[in-house]
Amino acid sequence: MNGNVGEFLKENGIKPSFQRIKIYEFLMNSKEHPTVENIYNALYSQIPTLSKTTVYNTLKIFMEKGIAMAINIDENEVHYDATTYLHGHFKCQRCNHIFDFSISLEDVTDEALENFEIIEQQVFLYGVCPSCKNKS
Amino acid sequence: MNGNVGEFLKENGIKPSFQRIKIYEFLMNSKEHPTVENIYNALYSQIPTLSKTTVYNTLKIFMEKGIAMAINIDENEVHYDATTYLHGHFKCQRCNHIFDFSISLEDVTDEALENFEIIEQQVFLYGVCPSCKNKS
DNA sequence: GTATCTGCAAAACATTTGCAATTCT
DNA sequence: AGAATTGCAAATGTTTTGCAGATAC
Repeated sequence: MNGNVGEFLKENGIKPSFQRIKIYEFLMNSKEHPTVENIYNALYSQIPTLSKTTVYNTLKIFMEKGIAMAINIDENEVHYDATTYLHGHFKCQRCNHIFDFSISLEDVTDEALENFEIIEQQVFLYGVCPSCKNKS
Repeated sequence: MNGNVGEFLKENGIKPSFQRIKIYEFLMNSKEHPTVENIYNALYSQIPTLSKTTVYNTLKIFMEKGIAMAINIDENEVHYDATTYLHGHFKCQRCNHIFDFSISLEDVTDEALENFEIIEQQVFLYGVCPSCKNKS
């Protein structure tokens, strides 16, 4: 999906409006797991009429269609991610950066869960990242 | 810690007020991972003057002293747990029940994290529990 | 021309804060 | 009395909702 975001949205049943394309492009290219606030601030200069309501609405649609996911790693705000395949998130409690790491489904399931139908999984780790450890 | 909750709070550096004892007892005995609302509603009949502010304050102290933890599995409200050793949480998307399951630290860490200092970990699974699966 | 999409303003809701009253020792 | 605790009322901050205007097909 490196070419046309509009096409990608269509393929996923989403009408590719200007706002939706811009929001998806930003989310896709961001490695920062942006919040609604982050997305709004980043796009405001390009789209001066943008409202946060539209950002909220759009992210909701993306999630319903399975092309984005919410990351509830933060107490206050929800972060969003265009990468929907299984991976873990590490949040540094000093610099607040969120790092991705890989993980497999077998890692997080237990035999006690064999009769449970698992639809989604989230693995969050909290601590201090290497860069912040070196500073102390 | 089956005997005296007041003693347990003292051992953890918390002055055992009536409200604090009642809140900890409720949290400890609950397997439902209650929210602030749940705790408040459950104790209101016993402690008619109780305020939610006190519940918030008390849970904050419990977390600071390491005898309770927040579970951010829900989009809306924070759930609390008196069990602070590592375990995962499964949330049924139909009945909203939260189930515990066991997990080990090696399960959730990746070699890419070897230079990260891990202080806390949360593993959340979402899906359908066996009881709800049978009903469908 | 009708559906959908957008965005403002207000509402909703969980949580936090300021401060005065209460309690405990 | 003095220090900590409690709880009301108001503030805060994120997210949702209602609805009117704009846009797209």
